[in-house]
Amino acid sequence: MNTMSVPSKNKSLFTAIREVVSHIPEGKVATYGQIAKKVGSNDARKVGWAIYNNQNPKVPCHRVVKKDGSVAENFSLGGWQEQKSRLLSEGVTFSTEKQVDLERHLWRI
DNA sequence: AATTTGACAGCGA
DNA sequence: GTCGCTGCCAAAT
Repeated sequence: MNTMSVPSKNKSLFTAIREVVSHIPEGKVATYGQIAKKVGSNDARKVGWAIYNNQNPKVPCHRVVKKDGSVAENFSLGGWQEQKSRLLSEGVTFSTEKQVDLERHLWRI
């Protein structure tokens, strides 16, 4: 009966998104759309937006990529290169210079 | 209270 | 394959 699939409406999307993102295992990545659905919103923008307006160090935002696996070009902490560097450190492989290999590292919710 | 913003996603030309 | 607009919707100012 625990409708855990649906986050508590008590929490703001901030909290919901932060939780979901922080639940991404190392070496895995999730797409904005995926997280968006997880939090109950079909708006992928708010996913990045939430982190963008918070920059929580506890949130592995570098594990969040676009649906194509491409990293966010407007990544705040130094650019997509910074994100890529972190992902590589976790064992994530890249299909292209800016795209993560979703076939191998897409996180399954 | 109203307006602006926003690290996307989807479709069309 | 690239470029551009639209849609969604909550938070920040």
